[in-house]
Amino acid sequence: MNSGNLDVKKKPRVTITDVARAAGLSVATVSRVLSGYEFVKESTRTRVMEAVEQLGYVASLPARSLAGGRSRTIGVLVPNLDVGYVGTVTQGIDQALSKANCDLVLYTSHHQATKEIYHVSAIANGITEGLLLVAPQFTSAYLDMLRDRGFPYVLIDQTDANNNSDVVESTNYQGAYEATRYLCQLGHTRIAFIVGELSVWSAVERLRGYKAALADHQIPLVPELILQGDYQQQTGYEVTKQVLNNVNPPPTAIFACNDISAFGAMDAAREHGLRIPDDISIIGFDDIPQASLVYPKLTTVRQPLQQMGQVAAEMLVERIMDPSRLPRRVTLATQLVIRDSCAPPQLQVSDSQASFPETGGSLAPTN
Amino acid sequence: MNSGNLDVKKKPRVTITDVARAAGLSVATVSRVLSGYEFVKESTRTRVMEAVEQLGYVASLPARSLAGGRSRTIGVLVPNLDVGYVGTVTQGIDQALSKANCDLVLYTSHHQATKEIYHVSAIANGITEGLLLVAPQFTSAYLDMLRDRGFPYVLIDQTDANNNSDVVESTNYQGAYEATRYLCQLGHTRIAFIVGELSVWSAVERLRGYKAALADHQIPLVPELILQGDYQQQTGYEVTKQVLNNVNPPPTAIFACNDISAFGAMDAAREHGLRIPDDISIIGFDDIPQASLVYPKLTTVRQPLQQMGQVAAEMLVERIMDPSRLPRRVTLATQLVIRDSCAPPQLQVSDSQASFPETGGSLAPTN
DNA sequence: CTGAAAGCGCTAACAA
DNA sequence: TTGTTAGCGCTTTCAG
Repeated sequence: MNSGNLDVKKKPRVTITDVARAAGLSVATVSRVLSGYEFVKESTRTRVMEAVEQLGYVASLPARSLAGGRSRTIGVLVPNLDVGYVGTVTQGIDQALSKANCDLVLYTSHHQATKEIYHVSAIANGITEGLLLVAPQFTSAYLDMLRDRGFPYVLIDQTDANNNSDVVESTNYQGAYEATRYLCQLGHTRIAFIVGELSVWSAVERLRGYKAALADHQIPLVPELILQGDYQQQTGYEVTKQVLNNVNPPPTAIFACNDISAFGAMDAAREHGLRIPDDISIIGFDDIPQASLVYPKLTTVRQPLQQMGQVAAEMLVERIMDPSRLPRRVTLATQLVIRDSCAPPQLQVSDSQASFPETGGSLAPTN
Repeated sequence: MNSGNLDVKKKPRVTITDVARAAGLSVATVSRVLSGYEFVKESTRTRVMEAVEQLGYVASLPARSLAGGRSRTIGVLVPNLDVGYVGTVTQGIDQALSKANCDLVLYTSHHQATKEIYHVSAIANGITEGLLLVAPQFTSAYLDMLRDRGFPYVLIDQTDANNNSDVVESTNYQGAYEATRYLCQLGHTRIAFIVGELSVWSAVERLRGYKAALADHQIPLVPELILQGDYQQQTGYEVTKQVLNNVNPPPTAIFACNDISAFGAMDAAREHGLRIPDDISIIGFDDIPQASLVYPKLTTVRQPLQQMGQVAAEMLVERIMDPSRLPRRVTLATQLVIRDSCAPPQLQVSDSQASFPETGGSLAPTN
């Protein structure tokens, strides 16, 4: 009623004092029942709840938080809001958090050091009870501060150099190794790798896995085939374009550090007139929802993204409850998901020093 | 230093009082320079900033908020965290908000009335200065409350029955009309429609557009071809399966209320042995990023999702700055995006009572 | 089991 | 231009 009201007068907020008055009790008692304190007479509890109900009282979070109560809100710092990796991890977080009856404040760093650092301290000084850091890049700037303050946090997809934080990660080295091995077993010898930002631990690990697999298959490491990406589709596109145009012989397979980069590589390959997987194989990492949607469906290394979010959120809640527990590191398994974007290479030879001579002319691609 | 510290002692927080003391000023003055108050001596300002810097002071949000200051945080209530529609809208919001130097608290209702209503009141009592409601379903339960409290909010993709709220939407009727017309023009006469939850205004509008286009093409409305969906892929799959199995003659085209449902329909059609678009045409609504990724690429009605988020966030910020401004309604244009999932229907006749005789007849598709 | 009262850290009058 | 002070709404000792 009176909904067409354009007045700017606000109704005054209902406070705990109002409830106390209505129930004929003190604010302290009301506060007790509201925070689930055990030793309150049942009849009192009822009286309070009725007043709350009747007045439509909802506690003020800032006030509660300032006074030292629980806010049931946790902060999540993500590099961006892309609809793949981050979205899926966040879904897992959301799920676990709502089970724990907590809300979620989302902050985006947009890959900028200043923003990331600023947000972390802002979060630690906000209503938030804890912090989930998703693939953060500049941890060294604030991890000590968080620990000194006793502020609970969990790292997702990133390590603490001091090994003194809760972290959730997946078997990055292993996953990258298997992906590369798969390509090798298919017969590829010129395998490009789009590497992620090396400030992210997982990127380093994946690079390591790639190198190890090549070594184990006696395939020499070619520096020109290591492409610097940044997890973005556009960059994946550009570096692929570049390698296809400038490196000879070109790679017959590309292993991208994440699916998004792989999509960029697919675009570039196609634009270069290459068929996937006939002319070039492409493999990704993450298995974001889009991976099985693209054409051809992307072969990739699955990271249990959602589960990572869930586990991290659970760990955080546990740490909030018991700040003295020792830091844990949970490593979840990756898994190679074979779909349609990889195939054995076409016969082809490099122009000079070809280590695999090829009867019938050096450079003619077998079409 | 001292990073291996496992003690639970927390360093005490640096407060505005510490800064005041360090700078040899009063807290009021410090507060003034921190909130950008104009009339402060330059030298004073400098002194404060140095102290802040030196002590690493960061304001406490709860305290500031409680005392009536700005929190620069706005709440966003979304139905879920799916990686399509919501993600894209949220990206737009995030972008506009970070321009306005605001943070974002995300709440998910998971389509549950209780959660939605609860969250709204929680948000209105939290650190948040305003609220963005993305496709909310149970507005009648709290819109009046928000207005009475003078709490700023903007509706995205939903209307206020009382026409007394800021809202951002797109031309749903028009978009649905064009999609349906496109199908009609292709020669389809049995066009199924997967309708969304009718508690969402846009769903009603789209249904209206669908009906109008059919009527304008003298195609009778067949109730069995109106399928009740809920924006989820699974449901889209199920209702499509159902209609394909049980309705005779089956539809030759399906218009889904959103892309996600369309994906479900594609799955079902394929499982039914139908080729897309040869045997059945499918069209979606939204144009989420995945739409151009699936195979075949989905023809759909584009909603400027990101822009909707942006505009809404901007409107909200404006309203926060000037609570007395009159409510506005911004309607952005949709656009039919033709890709690969639609084609003229195959020749086919219904087994009995076929209302459309075939030979040399009127409705034979132009192929 | 319940009440009184002291802050939590900050902003915003009101003085000076 | 700056300082003093009274709360904001809640939790939490400390007494009953």
